[in-house]
Amino acid sequence: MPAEPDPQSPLATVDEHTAAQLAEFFRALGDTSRVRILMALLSGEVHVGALAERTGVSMSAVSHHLRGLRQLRLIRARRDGRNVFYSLDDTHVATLLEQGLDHVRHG
Amino acid sequence: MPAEPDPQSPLATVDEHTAAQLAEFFRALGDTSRVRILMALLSGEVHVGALAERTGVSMSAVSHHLRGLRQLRLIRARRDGRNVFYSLDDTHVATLLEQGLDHVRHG
DNA sequence: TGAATACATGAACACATGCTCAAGTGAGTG
DNA sequence: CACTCACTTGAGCATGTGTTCATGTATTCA
Repeated sequence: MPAEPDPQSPLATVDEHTAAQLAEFFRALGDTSRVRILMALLSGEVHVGALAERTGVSMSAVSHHLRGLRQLRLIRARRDGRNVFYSLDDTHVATLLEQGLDHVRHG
Repeated sequence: MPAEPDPQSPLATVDEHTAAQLAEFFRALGDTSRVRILMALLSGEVHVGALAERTGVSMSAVSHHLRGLRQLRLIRARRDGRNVFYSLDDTHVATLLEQGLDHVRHG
């Protein structure tokens, strides 16, 4: 096994930018409140007030989290009257959450 | 102010403990240095010095990270003389990393 | 128009996190 | 044995993160 950096293998070595992006992505899932929010969105569109109720997180905090998740394009917003409905905007998120669940349950 | 959680749908709602565990798990992947370390381990056993070299992270910092990952049982250590070789100890990690990569590349 | 509802946002604070530096431990070497 | 190597660990520090509180912005309705 070579001690030097290895520009060979397709996955084993990633450039710094990719690693940073990956970390940013996982970090978005690395908070209890956000996990609960995303889980709630697994079932479909939910508006902010309902998210706050279901997750037990204050609406303000929920809103802050939604902003971050929106900026990473993990979720998308749709306004309907006074309500704003959020939904998952990333096919990978559901899969990853379920795999994560699978892990923590029977790891 | 928050309300109570609501035990209903099978996957959409998770209890607080599970959500916390899930978040903890993803948080472990939510750091650039740890991503690089885990990526390096995808190819098999690597000792600490080599990890430090390949990731560009100081050996002390690497060691600190390895400790955390070990406590979460994501990796496992094996001593051989003065070297300590680390390897992935979780079948899900590789899959999740690759899915994450898939996401950040063509998300 | 004015009031009420539903969110968004900025500031501020407490706490968590990652790094470095220095010291400690355990295994090989002379 | 002393000495070095390969890590590990604890302290300290700077930065990041999540929350609350107060305020701002849209939208609906009387």
